[in-house]
Amino acid sequence: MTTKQIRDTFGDIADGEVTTQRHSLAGRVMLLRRQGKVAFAELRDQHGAIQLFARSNDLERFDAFGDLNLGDWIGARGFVGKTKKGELSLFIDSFVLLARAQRSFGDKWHGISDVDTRYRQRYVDLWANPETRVALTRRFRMVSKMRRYLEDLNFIEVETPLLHPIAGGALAKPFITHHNSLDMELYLRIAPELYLKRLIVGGFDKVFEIGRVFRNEGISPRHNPEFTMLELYEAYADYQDMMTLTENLVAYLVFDAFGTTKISYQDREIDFTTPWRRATLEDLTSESLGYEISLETPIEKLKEIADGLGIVGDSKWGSGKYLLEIYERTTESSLWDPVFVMDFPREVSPLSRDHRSKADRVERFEAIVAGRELANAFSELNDPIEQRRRFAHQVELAQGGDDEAMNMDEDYIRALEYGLPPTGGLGIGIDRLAMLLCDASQIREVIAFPALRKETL
RNA sequence: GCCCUCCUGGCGCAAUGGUUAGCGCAACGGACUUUUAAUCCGGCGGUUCUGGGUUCGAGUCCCAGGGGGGGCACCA
Repeated sequence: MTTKQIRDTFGDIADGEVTTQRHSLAGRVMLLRRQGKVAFAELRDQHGAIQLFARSNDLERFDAFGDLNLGDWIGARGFVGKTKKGELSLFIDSFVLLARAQRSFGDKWHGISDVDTRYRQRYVDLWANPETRVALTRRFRMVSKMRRYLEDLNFIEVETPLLHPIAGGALAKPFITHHNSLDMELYLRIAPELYLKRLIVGGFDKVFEIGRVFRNEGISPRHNPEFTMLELYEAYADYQDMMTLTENLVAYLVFDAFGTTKISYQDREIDFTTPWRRATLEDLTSESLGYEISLETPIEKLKEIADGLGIVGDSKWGSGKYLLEIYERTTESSLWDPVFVMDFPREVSPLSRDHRSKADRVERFEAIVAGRELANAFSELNDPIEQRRRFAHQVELAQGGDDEAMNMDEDYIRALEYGLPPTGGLGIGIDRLAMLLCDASQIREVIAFPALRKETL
């Protein structure tokens, strides 16, 4: 049995009562109190902890029991009961040492607080600091629920390559590796996007992938070089459908974790109740600047505003890039409750479809929560000629020194030439979402083994 | 990449530039038949991250290096 099963089954027996039911448990000794001819221990397993009660009369190897180290793994057998003080316990008559703990698990009251130890030796942290287990458990449950939710909507979970001959699907610096027998450079994927859309071309209507992506960038409280993304694609859908899906999915996950859609994050309330606010990037930026700004604002004026904000521009930047930079600098971090920021400039969205009614914009949104991007989605560009044009522009940027610009992907264009149906696509940062659900200020709190510098032992 | 800051027994902490670097927990030895961070007694455990420097004297001040953390920039 587990400690939780014991608790659930025998939680309400009377104080001092010992049942005739013999059960066995396995776990780790986290606390040991010897008291002459009796001893108490706290046995912890994955689901909780329960007290072991040993008497020298009942337990043959009583002295050996008292000699256990904190951290030792044992199996114990005995009768379930409650002590006089009302503590549910296993009154043991036998135990077996399963594995010795030769190292200490830290201060039994203060746990481990050294952050370096916490992240480097997560196995210690998980025992010493129960909050760590709570956070990771919540994250793993969230991912599981997300899978089930999407499967219930008839999405199929798929797998696509992590090793890409061309790093595409996002604007980011890739990690480079090398395949020996093919003697070719390969890139750890920065996004699964282009492969997933190839599957749509191949006839899968609704696909998703939850997987790791790798970006060769700095490490920060909000960035780990490898992180987990959900990407999904739905044929015959557009970015409006993706908004509905996003808010419903996220609200569902929040409700599953908290029983409500209003949660506290870093001492501030976030209301995930649907529908979420929808507003254009231009309106939101105008709102926070206090005056009108748009893609039609003369570029000289945009440059002037950007200058005033300390944004260092580039001769290759058009109005769209300036507008995006101004938005990110002035607006994004101030958006708290969930909001769909809609209709991005085409210039900064090389894979998005042109807006059905607005010139120079695309049908793309980012969902912002607590000042951070949670999701990015668009109506997918399915015109191979336009896609080639957009890639060509990216290649120009790359040649101009932009190491995050995209490369020409001829096979992807070839796929589009076979016909990509109108498709809506969505990407959600799993780690970021987990941070919200775990009230974590640091991405490392929701990653079991976050990236660190190499340790010299 | 830039700025600020931290590093003391296994763990958590302490020590106006001044003897032999203290304390709690853990570990070790002992007492105790219903404890809840049990309690009590005993002994043990540290080249204060590394290397230089200032000083009569450095855990403490200065410089360099290593490893953390926070913030900025970039990104998700």
